[in-house]
Amino acid sequence: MDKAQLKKAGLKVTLPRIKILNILEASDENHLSAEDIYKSLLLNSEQIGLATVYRVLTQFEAAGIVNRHHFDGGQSLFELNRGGHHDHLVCVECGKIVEFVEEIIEERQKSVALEHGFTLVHHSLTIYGICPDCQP
Amino acid sequence: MDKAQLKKAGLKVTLPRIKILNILEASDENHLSAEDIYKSLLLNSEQIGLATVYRVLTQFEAAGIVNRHHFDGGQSLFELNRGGHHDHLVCVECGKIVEFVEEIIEERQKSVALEHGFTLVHHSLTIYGICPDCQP
DNA sequence: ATGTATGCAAAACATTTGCACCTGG
DNA sequence: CCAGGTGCAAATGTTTTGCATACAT
Repeated sequence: MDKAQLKKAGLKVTLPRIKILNILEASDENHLSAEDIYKSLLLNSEQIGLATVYRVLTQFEAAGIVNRHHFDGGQSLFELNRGGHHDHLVCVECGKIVEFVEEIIEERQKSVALEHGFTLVHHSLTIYGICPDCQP
Repeated sequence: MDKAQLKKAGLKVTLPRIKILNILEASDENHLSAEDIYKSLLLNSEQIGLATVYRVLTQFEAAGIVNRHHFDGGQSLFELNRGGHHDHLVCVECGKIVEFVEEIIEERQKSVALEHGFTLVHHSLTIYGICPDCQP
């Protein structure tokens, strides 16, 4: 249940937060921009400002409820954190996003950080390509 | 010689382009923002607008002369393309950037793209961590 | 000469913030 | 009740664009 998730993060259970969480959960596309979410709220006739969407998403990010990605092209995309870490394959033609997990790459990244004396915080791997549907 | 590089890209050899190329080559920091370059030009008392810096960098990117990176935090960083592909390790404390090459990771990325039927275009791997100097 | 480039100012975006009002616990 | 949350509008930071002028070939 969503409300517990919010409380655990020390956030009051407010209508905007619940609505936004619902949209993230219900969307068939896992990666949404703040604008996408805002439009979605408008469609549902919700009276929520874009600024609030950004504020809520930023708080959700800090609470580990969502992850923020900066793929090529201006805006950030937000994805519900469903637990398992994964990286992304993005189609440069149609924008489709495919998630993948590659244990070997994860391992090697840890080694690289270690070799350079870095304490690993997080990482971002995005492969850009042309998906099967956009192939000539 | 720089001029040949510009001509080869179909770009006229103009003063702003040469100056910007010089700054990229001369800087001891390989990764500069448009603003960094602009400030650098001002220090050298060059009369070049920020808009021109952006236009030139965008053209350089299209010509393969520089690479553009979107690390965490607003602006883009530009790096002279010296040939060898590499990925980046970024310190979240001080912003230091270390380049690295990891053949195994490169290989696995190709496999991942292939397995999903994607034609690989390019990729971006950034590891964020805390560098030795910023370690507590 | 002539098509490109440039400078400047203004526009366009994505995101953040100030502030008065509202609301959840 | 009251700290925290929200809406709106205005501010911000970065990058792009329109347009008249200047320059490379």
